[in-house]
Amino acid sequence: MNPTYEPKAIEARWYSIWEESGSFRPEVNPDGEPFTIVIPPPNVTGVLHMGHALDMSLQDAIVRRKRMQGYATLWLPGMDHAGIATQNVVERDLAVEGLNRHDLGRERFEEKVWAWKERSGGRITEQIRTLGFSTDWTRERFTLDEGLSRAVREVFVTLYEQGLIYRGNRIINWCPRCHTAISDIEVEHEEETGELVYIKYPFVDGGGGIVVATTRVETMLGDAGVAVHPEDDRYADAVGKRVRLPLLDREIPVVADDAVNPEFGTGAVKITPAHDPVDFEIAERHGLKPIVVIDTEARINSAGADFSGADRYEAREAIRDKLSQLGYLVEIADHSHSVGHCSRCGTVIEPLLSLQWFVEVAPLVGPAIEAIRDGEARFFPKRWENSYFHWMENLRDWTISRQLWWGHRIPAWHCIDCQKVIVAREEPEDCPDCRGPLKPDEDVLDTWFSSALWPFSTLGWPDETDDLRTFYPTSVLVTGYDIIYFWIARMMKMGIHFSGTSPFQDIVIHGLVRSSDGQKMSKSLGNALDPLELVEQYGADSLRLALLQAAAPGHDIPFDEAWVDAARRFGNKLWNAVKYAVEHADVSDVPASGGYPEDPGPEDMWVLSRLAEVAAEYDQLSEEYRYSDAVGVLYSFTWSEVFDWYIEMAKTALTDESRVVAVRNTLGVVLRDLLAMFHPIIPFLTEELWSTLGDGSLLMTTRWPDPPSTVAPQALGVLQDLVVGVRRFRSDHQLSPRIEVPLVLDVSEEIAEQWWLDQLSVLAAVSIIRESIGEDRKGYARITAGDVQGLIPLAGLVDVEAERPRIEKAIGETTDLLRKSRSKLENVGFRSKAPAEVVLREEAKAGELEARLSRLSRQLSELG
RNA sequence: GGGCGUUUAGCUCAGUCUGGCUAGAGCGCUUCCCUUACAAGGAAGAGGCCGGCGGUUCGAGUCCGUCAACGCCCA
Repeated sequence: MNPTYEPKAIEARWYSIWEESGSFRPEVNPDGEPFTIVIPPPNVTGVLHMGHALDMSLQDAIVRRKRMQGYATLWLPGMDHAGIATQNVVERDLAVEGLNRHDLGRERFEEKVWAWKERSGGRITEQIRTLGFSTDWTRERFTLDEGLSRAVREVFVTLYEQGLIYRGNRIINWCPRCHTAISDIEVEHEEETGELVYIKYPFVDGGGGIVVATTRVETMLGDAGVAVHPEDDRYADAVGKRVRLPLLDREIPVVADDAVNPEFGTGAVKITPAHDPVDFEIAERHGLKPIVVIDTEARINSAGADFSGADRYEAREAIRDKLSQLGYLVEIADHSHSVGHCSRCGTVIEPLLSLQWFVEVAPLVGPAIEAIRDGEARFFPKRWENSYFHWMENLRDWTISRQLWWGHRIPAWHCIDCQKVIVAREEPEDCPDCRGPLKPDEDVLDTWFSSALWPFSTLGWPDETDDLRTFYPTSVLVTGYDIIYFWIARMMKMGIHFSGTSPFQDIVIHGLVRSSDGQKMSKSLGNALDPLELVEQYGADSLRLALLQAAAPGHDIPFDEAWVDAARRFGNKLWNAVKYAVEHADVSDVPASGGYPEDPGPEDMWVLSRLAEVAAEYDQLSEEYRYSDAVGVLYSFTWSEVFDWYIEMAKTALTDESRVVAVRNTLGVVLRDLLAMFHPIIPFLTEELWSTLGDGSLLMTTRWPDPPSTVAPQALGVLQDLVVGVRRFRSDHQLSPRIEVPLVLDVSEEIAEQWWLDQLSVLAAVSIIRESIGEDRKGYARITAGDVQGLIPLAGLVDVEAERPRIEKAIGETTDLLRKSRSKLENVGFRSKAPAEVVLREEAKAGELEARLSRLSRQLSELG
């Protein structure tokens, strides 16, 4: 074996071996209970980033463990078509040739996008392989696949038939750069400093006017009225009057409406129904007609008279100047307010009155909330359900149509003659009413519409396929909290509506991977770590281990590259431990399961007892998806107990002919179980090591460890305490570990078996002199562990006085602890109310501390 | 304005749900050691008023209230 761990050499070979062996498919465990995870589909334009790496490391940890436990495990991979993002990419390419999509026409443009998808889309799937993720590629899906598209049509038509999808003229969020409507959650709000402009609208009948305040002066061109709060005394007289809109000379009414906030500005607001959702609602209540004045390019349209053709921001300046000139401008104040931006491109959103398709969500919400309340689906950590509920309870209808060419075409046709709208699964020939010719709806659906169906559309729905029957509902969904609304909420609604059950049982929420200073990683800030570069440098296993160690459930991770380096060092440690076992301890052909020693020695019993405890704890934590804790437990057991103690003890035990067999046996099964338990986290390294240690089986598909519980000999704890005591003494007095120190030992025959004495002398580097120790030995340092006393003669080794501060410090510490413990025990309430077990433990502790204290003070006097 | 979260060692974080051994980890730091698996290592160590205040309790890092600072989401 190589003297050091070289991740690159290892990681290159295993993935294809696993995949070709069929181990990623659920059929590898034909009799197993099904266990399913569908991947949150990455974007076809995307490349793997740290967020994916974390998300999928968690999923692989879950899935690989379940697979080893014998479940028929399906982890279904795939991608979504990312309507806006993909269209943007291809349009950018076209722009290089001086073309736009309209030059090509819809059909040729779609062909272009497909060609792009085949050529450069889906790079991420190769990257998923690089990270070692065990997805079943034979079941890979894409949201625009024929089957998934059929599911989309089926859902759309059904919801339409149920009256839950409708087409309507409503205020939507328009992105003037992407040229499409987007839904509310695709708008990101940012606090921005702007201005609040006060404008006077004169009364038509003379006698003054009313002053309104606005952050968007340019929208005044579309004003249809002025509103005040009905209980606002200041404006009681004004309600019912009419004002003259400056610049356009339009007469508009003053109305009273509860939605007006009297605290804002002057308490009177202008109403622009076509460009503000609240204004739209107010206008509907008062019969004010919306006037669209800003077009899809965010320019003032012909209704804007002199300003038509101007960009909305140019118009803002121009209109303000004009109002000022004409004396309508009262005041301009600084004002901080929230401005919506397109989450795709950052352009400021234009609220626009527009004819779009919507899902009425209210009827879908109830069951989706109930499923969580009833525990049919559970959030991990639980607190995320609060966000889910809050979101669900405050939902507005979902705008699902997009003015794009890449996506699922809305299955609707419009009659050219009678304007009838026909929604159907298959294209109708002509209008059922008037037999007139039809034209298809121009719009496509929001990509998230198809993503919402992902847990069942990927398994074959609406057909009753074997996969659907077997693997739906899915077991676990793993994703970041940033996607709860986009995905989980919508999948819950659609899943329950169409299948009657929650699409998954456990919802595992993780945080975002941030840069080490806690900032969001982004290309533009230049602080994004590239997972593939980290893999190149440290290995995929190191990255995976580092991510999982850091991933406290539901919390963001300020990621530090140093963690990956630390993880690689662990890999090296593991590598060398196995190397020792194979090359120096002659361990080989370890069976894939079972094979625990029948006649273990005391050290073996100790490590096996700990192995069983750790395995149980690891399983428990894994079941709760607390991978950070789980990995931590396993990691420290491996390094601090197996490597630091057991292997060191094994070296001595192996020199005893009578014990060689049991020690080799133990070393083999312990390492095997460690490799197995680590395999879901660091699959490449563990598989590689197993190939040198084991019986030729694939670790990936061996059984999950279930070590028998064993009782550790008490003498072992005593041994460890003594060894640490001697080492500490040595370190305190700067004695070289090479100098063998004499140790006078008073120990019972029960403990002082030969193996124990051998271990002690080697591990502590002492020469043992056994004799009973009296009360007043002068010139010794005393080391105790349990009932065992050890004395190290100071003469010739260290200055007697140098030992004094050491003891005094220990006396100080012990006195403190004893005082605390005694005050507890003297408390009547504690004795009467605390559980008996806790009181007993406290008594034992106090007793032990008393004994220690008297030993220490004796030691002090023993110094002479 | 509403909701959620965070505040624990020099740094980054566990531990809080379910109150009870002397509050842990990684990195960093100090001292010693190239001991034949591993210097990508070993041994030992220093370092904490668990954000402030108040309460509940025999007992609070943990539960409750409140204040402060920071962050996120929603309006």
